Amino acid sequence: MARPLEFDRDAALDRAMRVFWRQGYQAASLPDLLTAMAISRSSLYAAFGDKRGLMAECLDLFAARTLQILARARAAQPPLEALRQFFDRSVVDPPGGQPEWGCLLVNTVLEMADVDDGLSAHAATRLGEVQAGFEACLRDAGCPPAQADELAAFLMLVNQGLRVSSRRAQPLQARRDQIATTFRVLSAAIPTEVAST
Amino acid sequence: MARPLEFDRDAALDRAMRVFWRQGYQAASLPDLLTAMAISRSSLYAAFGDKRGLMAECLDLFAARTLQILARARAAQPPLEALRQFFDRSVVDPPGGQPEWGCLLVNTVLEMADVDDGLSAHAATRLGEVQAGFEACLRDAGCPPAQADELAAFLMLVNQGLRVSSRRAQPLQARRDQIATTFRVLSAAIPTEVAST
DNA sequence: GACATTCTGGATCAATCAGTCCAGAACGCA
DNA sequence: TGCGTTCTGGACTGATTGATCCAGAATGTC
Repeated sequence: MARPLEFDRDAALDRAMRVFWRQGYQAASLPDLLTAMAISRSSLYAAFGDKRGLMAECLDLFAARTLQILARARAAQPPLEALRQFFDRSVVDPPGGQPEWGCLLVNTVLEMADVDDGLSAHAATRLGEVQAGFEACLRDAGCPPAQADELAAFLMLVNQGLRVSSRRAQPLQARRDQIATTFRVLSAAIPTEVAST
Repeated sequence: MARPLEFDRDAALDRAMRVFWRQGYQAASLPDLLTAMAISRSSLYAAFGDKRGLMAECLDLFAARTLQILARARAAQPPLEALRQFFDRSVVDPPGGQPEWGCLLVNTVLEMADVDDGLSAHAATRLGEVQAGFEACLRDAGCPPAQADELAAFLMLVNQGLRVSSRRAQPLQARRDQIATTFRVLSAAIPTEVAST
């Protein structure tokens, strides 16, 4: 019961996430973050602890949004088509960011491995949750559990690869083609009665 | 005609490469590098220019070794089997490094994008050369040019994804399974008379 | 309207960064 | 053996890093 926060915490977190997303954890300096968040040093430390704590919240926010994309796609169409749409949406037109920024989780896993294993593992865990989402989707499509597990791992492999491609200077069409190839190849590997659902 | 270099330049470069490979460019401090290379600050700047120049040479060294693995595999067995062996060798048992370190080129593309675009592009270019190696291999296997191009891009996609998986805490067997899945799925997409060569 | 509480901006901190510089040691040649 | 050249170790620099601290402003409650 005193002076309330002068800024919107969610909005500030969202802007911080975009800085980490684009530049990575180490290259995002505190002045960079403060400028983007439009708050002062004291406010950041009071609201988020420190730079590392801020990053952890950004990872969670990014993961939540990614899972949301998948959930919405699943609610609107058959499972396999939902997966294809998820790749199109998140890789070609990521909400609130640029395709060239790749995936914050993938970027962080790589950048922080052997530098800050806690942060790297945090990102890897969230990536695992997305993979679990793939798996649930494949089970809905009628895949037996063992195959759903295997193909979900394969889809995550492709997802990771696409996010790397995104950060190379490759033209957008090249990534579109890679997605098309993936699902063509994937369809050939799934029993027809499943693939057609 | 005076005092010669007191250290082995190639050996020092090799040790520097391993530091960058494990920790990334930004997290590798000059003291880290100097300790690993067992030389002094002055020697490093005299021999390699600066940290950035040293990194550039390390990228070239890593790319050369990667291409060498592929070339040796191609010389010893049929093209498709060579590709499979390349993945086994470079992902499961990389020469001079640890599997958990991933791929220096992939790591650098992601870490330096939007931080030092020159270095990121340098790594991306070398990655493109590896992809060209895949493509030549597929043509040798009898793929028509258009398909060789498409599948080489797909193999690079998988390669990139595997290198991300390598830096997650995933067990070795998971990566082995992903390679197996990839080639099983790939075989199904290639005309049988080609796949059987 | 006054008080207690909490947030804010900016100065400041020690630590670390990459890079420079110089004196002295070590070598090849004569 | 002595000279000229080049390399080496370590001190040093200015800049930047993430983080702390404090005085002052702003707010809700009584």
